[in-house]
Amino acid sequence: MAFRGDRPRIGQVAQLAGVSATTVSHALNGRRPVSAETRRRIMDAIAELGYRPNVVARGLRAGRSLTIGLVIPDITNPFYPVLARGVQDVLGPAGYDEIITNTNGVRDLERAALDKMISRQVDGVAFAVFHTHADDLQPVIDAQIPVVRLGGRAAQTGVDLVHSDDEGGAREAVRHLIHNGYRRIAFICGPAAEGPAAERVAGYRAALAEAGIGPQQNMVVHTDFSRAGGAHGVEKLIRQRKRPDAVLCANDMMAIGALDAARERGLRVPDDLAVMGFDDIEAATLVTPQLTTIANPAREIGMACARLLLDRINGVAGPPKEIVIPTRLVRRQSA
Amino acid sequence: MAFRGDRPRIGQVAQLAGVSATTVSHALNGRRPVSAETRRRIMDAIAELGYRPNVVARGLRAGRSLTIGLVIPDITNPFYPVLARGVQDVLGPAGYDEIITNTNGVRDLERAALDKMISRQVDGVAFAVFHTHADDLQPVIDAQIPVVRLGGRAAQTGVDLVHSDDEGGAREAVRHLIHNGYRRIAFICGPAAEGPAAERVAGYRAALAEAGIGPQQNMVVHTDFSRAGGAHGVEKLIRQRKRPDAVLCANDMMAIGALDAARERGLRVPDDLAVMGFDDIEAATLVTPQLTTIANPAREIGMACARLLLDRINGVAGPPKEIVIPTRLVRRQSA
DNA sequence: GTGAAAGCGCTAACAG
DNA sequence: CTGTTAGCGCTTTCAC
Repeated sequence: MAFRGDRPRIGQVAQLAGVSATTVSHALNGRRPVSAETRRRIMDAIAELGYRPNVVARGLRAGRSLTIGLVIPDITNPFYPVLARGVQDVLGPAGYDEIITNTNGVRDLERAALDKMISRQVDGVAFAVFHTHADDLQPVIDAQIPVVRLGGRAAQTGVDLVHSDDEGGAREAVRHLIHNGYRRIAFICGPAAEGPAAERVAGYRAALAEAGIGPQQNMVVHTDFSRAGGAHGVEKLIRQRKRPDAVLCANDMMAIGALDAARERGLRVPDDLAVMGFDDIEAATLVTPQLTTIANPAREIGMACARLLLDRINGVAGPPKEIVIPTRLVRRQSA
Repeated sequence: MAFRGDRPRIGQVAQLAGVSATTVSHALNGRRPVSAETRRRIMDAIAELGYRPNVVARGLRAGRSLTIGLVIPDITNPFYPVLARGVQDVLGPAGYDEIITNTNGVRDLERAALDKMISRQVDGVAFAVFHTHADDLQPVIDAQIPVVRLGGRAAQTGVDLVHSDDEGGAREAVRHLIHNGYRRIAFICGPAAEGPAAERVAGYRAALAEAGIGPQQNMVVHTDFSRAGGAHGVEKLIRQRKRPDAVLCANDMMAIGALDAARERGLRVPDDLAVMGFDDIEAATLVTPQLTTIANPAREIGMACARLLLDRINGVAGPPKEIVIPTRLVRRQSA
């Protein structure tokens, strides 16, 4: 069978340069000295033929594919492109490419994605899911492929973990509100406090406690992790006898919804109601008033993850690590 | 050398099932009939061993990698994740994965990305760049790898092209403004009318002409393709003696900047100044007033591209195609 | 500093 | 319907 494009192979380069394929290989990979003169002839031959090493063949032989798998819920969620960029900007220069798979947060798809990564013989996997199914990672671990989990609590499986300081960030948010004189501070959460949201609630509670503000009635409402959810949360809160004077939302989209509801109800932000978000997605600067929020450094998370993966791939051992990326308060107009 | 994880190979499956590796291969790929009984034994063996075919080996042998390359400026630009999703949603079920490379619009990186795709023996390439360098694609074409260009004008190289109807969209936008009574309609463009922007300007001019509105003085301003650029464009326009009553911007971020400037200057939108964008990024619904814009269907573009690629890979020949994806007017509040 | 030969895991002739 | 054999393009012993 005629193979695609009939590209030059290493043997042709060797022939043209008057050396063996072995020497060409070593000239290219630097695993063994090659004389300057030989190297020059090889490079000339490569240029003349337009030779490009076949990464697939190399991968098969070497047991490495120079590929890492990134398993995420949805690249369309603005957090992940930034994270992916961070990963790539570290891994790219090291010669790795990424295969990105979207799971929509569906467990079966997550499992299938991991299976695929094993089949593809990836050299590492970055796995970002809310619902942590530790055992779903087992096949990857068995295949001895380094895995880094993104987000979530410390893993039981002993895999590396990179996540932002959700609890600390929420604490800082609430401190900021308290500092600005707000006292009845609500938290608008998703249906359940799952994933990062759980830690954000924890930070919220901790900050209230440390300020001597006891838990207040009905100040944590559960809705959806969406714009409509945020709006709905505010609706719910202001129907109560004791209204909040500030709301912290589990993410920015919810906070934007909160802003919608406030405007709808004629509430001035931040005078009648302060609103804070979490994540600092680009949209936070698009709304009016601009959103005060906690930056969730997606890019740094991606980069830290990539570095960890590189270390593992290169056999820099050590016990499983947990890397916590600090968040950062971003003051704008809404609180 | 001990290979990673010592995963079961096809031979082990064959042995356990009491058949040859060939038969296992065929049972898996369905290229040749396998008796029901044999197939059952093979499947049992696969399940027992947890066997997963090695895609890299398969790729080397078959000359296909089941991978396609997506070369884009920046996954962080909100247009591309949606496009990538569209590509994946078509290609994924067909067994393909994507490698995404960001070029930042830098020509050397574009070339390097294409080289890499050839090295990786991808089965197809989707190439999205503003600055069309037809000859940069030549190595890929020589390697007989199907390429689909995304965006830009009809290619001279004879490669497939998928793009949205930028000219028609702009025409529709201007018609909408005219229909709503606006007559002094400006266009805020980037530094040069490059890429899609060129066609958007053309559509703008065409619509004015067809409405019998001759070209007006200083109604096309050049700034940056950014939020600040849009704001700057409005500033420039309203300093003129004859102000526009509407502006069409080359993209949504610019339109959002235009909204900023209007607010700053106390101009009511759309009463004093109508504002329209282009692309319908998510942010368009985030601003106040919400942006009336032209939806640039990234997802459809990605899906059409993927289908075209599949056709080419499967040898469904035919001459190079140009697929134009229609845009759609999205009426909201700003015009 | 260089080569010959073996083989990564799989699929596709060819042969029955 | 099934098996044997060769080989995809490369890297890596082992030998010189």
